[in-house]
Amino acid sequence: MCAMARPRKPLLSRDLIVETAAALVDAEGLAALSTRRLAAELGVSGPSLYNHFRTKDEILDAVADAVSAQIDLSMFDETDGRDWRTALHDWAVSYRSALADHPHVVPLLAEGPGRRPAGLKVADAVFGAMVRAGWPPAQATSIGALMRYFITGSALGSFAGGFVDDASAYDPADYPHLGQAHLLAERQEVVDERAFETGLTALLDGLALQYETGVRGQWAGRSS
Amino acid sequence: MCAMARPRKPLLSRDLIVETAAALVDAEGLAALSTRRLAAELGVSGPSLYNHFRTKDEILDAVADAVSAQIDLSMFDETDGRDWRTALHDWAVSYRSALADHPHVVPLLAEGPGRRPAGLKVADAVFGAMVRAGWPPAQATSIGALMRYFITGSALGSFAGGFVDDASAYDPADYPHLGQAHLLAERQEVVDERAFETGLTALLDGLALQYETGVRGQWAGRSS
DNA sequence: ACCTGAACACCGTTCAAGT
DNA sequence: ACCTGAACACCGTTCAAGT
Repeated sequence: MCAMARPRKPLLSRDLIVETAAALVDAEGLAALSTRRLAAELGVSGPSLYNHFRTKDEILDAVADAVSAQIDLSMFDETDGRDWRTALHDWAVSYRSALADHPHVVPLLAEGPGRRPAGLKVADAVFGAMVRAGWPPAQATSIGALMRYFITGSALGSFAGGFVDDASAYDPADYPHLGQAHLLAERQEVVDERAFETGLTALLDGLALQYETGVRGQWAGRSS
Repeated sequence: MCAMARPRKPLLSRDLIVETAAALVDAEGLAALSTRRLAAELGVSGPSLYNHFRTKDEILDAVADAVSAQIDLSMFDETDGRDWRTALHDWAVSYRSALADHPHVVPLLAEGPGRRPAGLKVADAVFGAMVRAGWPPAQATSIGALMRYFITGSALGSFAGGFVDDASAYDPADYPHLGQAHLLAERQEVVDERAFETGLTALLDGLALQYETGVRGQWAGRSS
């Protein structure tokens, strides 16, 4: 009695697995996600997952793409030469905030979009908008790349939180300028937020300079 | 006969373990590093490692710091208000090249310097130099943070290499602007190199603007 | 002090078996 | 088609035992 196999309605679905995996990773980190633990959370046995995904990596891939899907891209809808800078800024803020909500997922995004649809949508939107705004394709590619460098780098790990909250860790003989470093940890959010905004402003100011130079010279030559 | 325990000279040392671990991670990635595999590579049994390190994570920490130790910091020796930009540029290039030599190690650096001596030396050098160059301490902290964001982000994973080398992956209906994306993979190094230099130049141009504004107003107020 | 094998509580994945 | 338990080849780490 009590037949356990093959219920009339499937117990699992790809979406349910991905949701549960994402919640587990958010709550306890990547290391906490084992197929057995995930299955237990779903109330099934470990091997059941393999009816829906081929490997654990495929599950993680889907989790990563779910995060990419949360990035707002609407600011690129009508970008033109006037407002590429504003669009880039707003996108960067939305991008960072999507990643910051799921910091443990960031390393999974390191591999690039691959075949993940949401990741490709992001690349498509920013590249298309920059070209429409007047950037030559090669420069538009660079912008997509360099923005990703900066944003994933800022979401990968807190700068301020990387310093221990313990003054005795910073011997003045070894680190003469880190006398206040132990204070960084407790001001983590403010410090990282300010550094991100400062860097983003600098990046966009610098790109605006290159844009000016480019349109003036009508993008003659290979940049320079 | 053939007494196996306690030889007169230790078989292992922390340095030997770290070297071997780094070589293994470089060659086969983080996932290939298990304590048992590492021990086998060293010709000892798995538990032997625990005489020299408390956990596997401690070994990885030491590997990460060995990479940080390869970053050139000499450009900060005599930085002043005239050449902070050049120093920052040269440091960024050296930093990126150190990480690019060991891409699998980059995720380990995400946590920040913590108590790792080489990581702290880097933070100390750049912060000290920026303050000496005339940047207010809060801005010097931001510069250290934002440069780390950009550099680790660029080393974490190739942008161009994140796209699959297969034109059929980019359906024009879904991704109207990615018609050439499949070409990125084969031009990986050039594309990433150019994006890095473009971004670095933009970042430094933008910071120079902020520096100008700051010294003119004698850093009145909280930046503005 | 520094190495060993045995052992514990885990992993990801395969597979034959059930309905 | 979709779930099961058993099984395989792994993990990180602890520990008593050896010298």
